[in-house]
Amino acid sequence: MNYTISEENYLKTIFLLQETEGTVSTNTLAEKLQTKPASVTDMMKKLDAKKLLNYKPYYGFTLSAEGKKIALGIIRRHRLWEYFLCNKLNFGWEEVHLLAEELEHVGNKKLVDRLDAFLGFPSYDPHGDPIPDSKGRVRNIRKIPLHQLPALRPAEVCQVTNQSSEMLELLHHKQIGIGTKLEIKKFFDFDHSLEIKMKNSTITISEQLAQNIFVTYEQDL
Amino acid sequence: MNYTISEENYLKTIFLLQETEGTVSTNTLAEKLQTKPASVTDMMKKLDAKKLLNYKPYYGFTLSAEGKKIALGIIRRHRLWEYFLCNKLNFGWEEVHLLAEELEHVGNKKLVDRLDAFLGFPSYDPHGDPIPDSKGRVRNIRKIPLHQLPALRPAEVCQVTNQSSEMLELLHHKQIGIGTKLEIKKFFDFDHSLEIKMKNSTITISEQLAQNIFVTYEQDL
DNA sequence: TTTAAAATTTAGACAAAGCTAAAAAAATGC
DNA sequence: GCATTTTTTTAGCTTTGTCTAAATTTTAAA
Repeated sequence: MNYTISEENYLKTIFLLQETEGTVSTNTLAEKLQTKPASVTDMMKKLDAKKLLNYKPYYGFTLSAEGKKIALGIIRRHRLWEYFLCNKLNFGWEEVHLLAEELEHVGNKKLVDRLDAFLGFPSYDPHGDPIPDSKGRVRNIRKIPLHQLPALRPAEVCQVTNQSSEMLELLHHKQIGIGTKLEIKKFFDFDHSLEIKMKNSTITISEQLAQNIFVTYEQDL
Repeated sequence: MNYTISEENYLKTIFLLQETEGTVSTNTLAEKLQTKPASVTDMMKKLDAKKLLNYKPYYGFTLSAEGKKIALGIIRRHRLWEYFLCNKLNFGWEEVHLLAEELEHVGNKKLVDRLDAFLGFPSYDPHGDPIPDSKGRVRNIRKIPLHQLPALRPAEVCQVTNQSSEMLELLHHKQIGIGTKLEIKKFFDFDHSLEIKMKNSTITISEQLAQNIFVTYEQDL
C-alpha cells in the first residue's frame, strides 16, 4: 500500500514514457532515471511482484491498472506542488521541477487534497501539463498553439514557448499569462491575425504571437 | 554537506532531548526514535565520524556546534511547515506534526526562506514552539503560564494546555487565541485574578484560566 | 567491595537499491 | 541462415540502516 521513493520514481517515469512510446524498454528507462539497465531490471522484478506492471522479460513493460493509478497520484502531487511554488512562493517555472520532485513523495491524501483546494483546484501546472483530480482523472484536453484553436471554443493559456523579453513585454501589456481564459472570435485571412475575447476585453493578436502561445481546451463537449 | 532522512531525524531528536536533559543517552534516544539501542550506537558512530557529535562511548552524547546548526535548520523547516498546514491548509494542531515530519526533509534553503516570507515570518509554530530564523537564530524567549508573567511585559499567547470545550468557549468569548498579544496591567491579591490589556480591550482573567494559558516574552530587553 | 542489574557496544545478518562484469536472448546484416 | 551487435538479464558485491544475540562496561545494591 505504501511505496518507497525509488519505486515512486520508477512508476512516475514509466507512466510518462509510456504515454508517448506505448511500451517502455529497459535502456530507455535506465537513461531517464540516470541509472544502469541492470538496476532497472531489478526494480522491474519488484514492481512486477507487486502487480504494478505488465512485464515480460526482454519485451519491455507497461503499467498495470493499479500501477497507473499510483503513478497518477504521484503526478498529481508533483504538479500541484509546482503550481504552489510558482503561484504562491513566486518561483520561476524552470526552478520548480527539482523541488517538486522532492515534495511529490509526501503522499498524504488529505494534505494533497487540501493543497489542491487552497490553490483553487488548478487544472494545469506551470508548464501547461494537466493536473489529475483527487480521483486520478485527467481532463481530456488538447494542447495546441493558439492559432490552431477552433473559433468560439473556450480555452486556457498553458504555455508560452518564446521567452524573449520582447515577447514577455507584449504578453504583459495584453494581460495574457498562464491560466488566462480566452476564446477566438474571428480569424482574419488577410494577415492571419486573430480577434480573441478575454474576460474583460477583446483584443487582436498577430499570427507570430499566436504561434508561441499554447492553449488547452476540452476535447469532449 | 547533505544528510539522509535518517541522519536528520537523529540530529533533530538529539537536539530536542538535549535541550531538556543536557546530555542524551542511547536508550532514551532509541525510545524516542522507536528503534533499538544497537541501531543508535551505529548511527552515533557515523555522526561522530562526520563531526556532528561529541560522543564518548558509554557516556552519552551532545551535538557539536555544526550538529546544532543542522538540527536548527531541520527544526526551522518542521515548524514552518506546521505553521503552513495550520494557517493555510486549515489543519488542526494535533494533525500537523506527522505531516511536517515528512516535509521537513525537503531541505532546499531558497524554498524554505520563501515559505517563511509567504507565511509572514512567523515566530512560533502552532504548538507555541519558536521558529528559528533563516540564520538559525532562535529568539531568546521564555515560555511560562500567564499568571507568572511579570506585569507590564508584552507577551504573546503560544499554547493552551486545557482543551476542554468549556475552556475553549471561554477563550473564544474573550477573543484569546494562539498569537494574541497581551500584557498584564494589574494583579489582584484577593483572588489572584489578573487584569490584562489586549490590542483593543482590557479584560479580567481568573487564576484558573491564567494557569492554562502559556505565553512567550522576550527575555532580553 | 563484590556481585547483580542495567545500559551500552560489538558482531554478525538482512533488506533495499544500487553497481560491474559476464551470460543469455533478440535483433540486425550480409 | 548464420554471425555479429545490441539489448536485457543474471550473478555477485557494496552501502545504508536496521535487527538480534552476545559481550562488555557502568551503576547500584547488599
